[in-house]
Order: sequence, then C-alpha cells, then structure tokens
Amino acid sequence: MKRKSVKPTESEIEILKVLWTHEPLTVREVFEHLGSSGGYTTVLKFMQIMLEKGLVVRDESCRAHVYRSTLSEADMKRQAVSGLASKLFGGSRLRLAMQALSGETVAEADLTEMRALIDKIERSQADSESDLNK
Amino acid sequence: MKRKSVKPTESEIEILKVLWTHEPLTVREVFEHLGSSGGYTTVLKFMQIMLEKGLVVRDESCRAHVYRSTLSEADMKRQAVSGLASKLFGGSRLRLAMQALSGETVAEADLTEMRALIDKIERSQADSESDLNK
DNA sequence: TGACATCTACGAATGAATTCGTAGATGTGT
DNA sequence: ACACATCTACGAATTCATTCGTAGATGTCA
Repeated sequence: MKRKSVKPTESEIEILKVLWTHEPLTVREVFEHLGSSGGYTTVLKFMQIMLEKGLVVRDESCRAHVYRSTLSEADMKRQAVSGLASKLFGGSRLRLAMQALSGETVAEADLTEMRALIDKIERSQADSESDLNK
Repeated sequence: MKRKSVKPTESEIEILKVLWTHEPLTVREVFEHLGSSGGYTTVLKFMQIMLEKGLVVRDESCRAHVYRSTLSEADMKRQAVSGLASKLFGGSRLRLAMQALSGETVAEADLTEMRALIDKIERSQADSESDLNK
C-alpha cells in the first residue's frame, strides 16, 4: 500500500511538460511540441516506457493512442523540491528557498508577493498554535 | 574557455558531502564516514571516476592518496537550484523559492530571517538602479 | 625476512537511459 | 484493390552509473 514514487528522467520530464500544458495528446502531437528533441520513434519509446512506469495512461480506442499524465505538475514540483532539499539542504526547504533567492534579481511585485506569502505562513501557523492551546 | 560544469551523480554527491565537511581525506576515511554505503573498493572506484571528471583532486605523495573536492558546496547548491529552476520553474528561482516555502512549517526566527533577506534584495536592487540613473 | 594488512589500478557484470531501425498492422485516397 | 502514410511494438546498440572481485605494489611487525 505504498506510493511507488517513480522518478522521471530528464527526457521524461520534457514529455510530461508537454502533456501538462496540452493534454491529452497522441505520440505525434507530443513529438511535434518537442521541437528537435529526438526522432518520432524515440518519443514513442519514451512514452511506452513511461506507460510501464505508470507516469502516463493512454486511451487505446483509436489507432493513435491518446496519452495523459498521471503525475501532476504540482506533485512533480513538490517532489523535486523536497528531493533537492534533502539532497543538499539537510532537508530544509527554507534553506533551499533562501539559496534560490540570494543573488537573484527580483521584480518589486514579486518581492511584495513573497512578503505576502511569508505573512500568510506566519498567520496560518499562529492559527494552528492557538488551536492547540485551546 | 568555458566551465565544463560536470554534474555529479547521487553517489558522487554523497562523497562530496563528506569531503565538504572533513576535507582533506583519504579513501578509507571517506569510506568510514559513509556509514553502510557500498564496499571500500566501490568508494575507491567512485573517487577515481570523480578524479577523471575533475570533481576532486588528490595528493599522491603518500601511499594513501589524499583527496579534496574542487567543487564547493556553495557552487553545487547554486548549480542545483538553477538547474531545478530551469527544469521545472521556467527558469524562475523566485517561483522555486515560493514552492519551497508553501505548505512549510517555519520557525518564527526563520520568517524574520526571510524578511530580512527580502529587504536586503530590495535595497541592493534600489542601489543598483540609482547607480544606473546617476 | 616472511606473514599480513592496506593501498591503488583495472576490468567485468549488471542495469538503466537513450536512440533509432525495422517489421507488421491499419488507415486513406484514387 | 493498390500504393502510400501512419501507427505500434520490439529489439539492438550505445553510453553511463553502480558494484565488486582480483591482482600487484607497498608498508608494518614479530
């Protein structure tokens, strides 16, 4: 009863990104969205492998099978961030965030958004603390 | 005249982490710091490969060669963060940072530190703008 | 000096990722 | 129906990561 959390390879992620924005798609459509990365059968092979891994599902009722991703972009991002955090930042997503920001050029609007996010985190934590203390 | 930016594998990163904190080290010392990950010759082989890749250098004047990393932890973190940002966040380290924070439980002190970092970014940007406008 | 420990170098086995060629089934247009 | 395009499946070749065994050099100690 455990998540098998398959980790997509670089190439598989390229395909997933196409699916995430245009899903559902046939192999040919994915192939066309991926500019010059590999031939048609290469893409086909990848998608067959991704099917085996459970990264995609497909509808075989038409001759050209139609694919959908099973892993959402949001989940992939969460996984990737957690993975990097544990690999290099002692598991701290906060440290990762600070590394991401340091040395960065950031638009004023983004800084504002960032402050809002921090405020929101603070507020939500204050809420759950008071829940506990009730 | 370009950086060759070799990307260390998972196992190589484990070894680099040991080196970053205890450098310089012999193969045996690295082996001992890596609890139960692989046999001695496995670690040796990895370090030989890392030498070929230029990830480490070694002093061969003693029988047991002494290794140092050539890639700093800070550089590795920068590379990893930029890599993940371009792989999944459209190149935006800011979006990556926000993903890292969302849903996270963060200590009050860390929130403060985070705000300070944002303020610092804002100030440094204001400075360079005024430089340009002078 | 001889037994033993430790070190490096090297090569082999395995498995995964990547790439593509080819074969065979199935549509389409004339 | 025939020629042609398109689709899937499959397997082979290549490269890289991982793992370890073994051989040969070198150091230590009784």
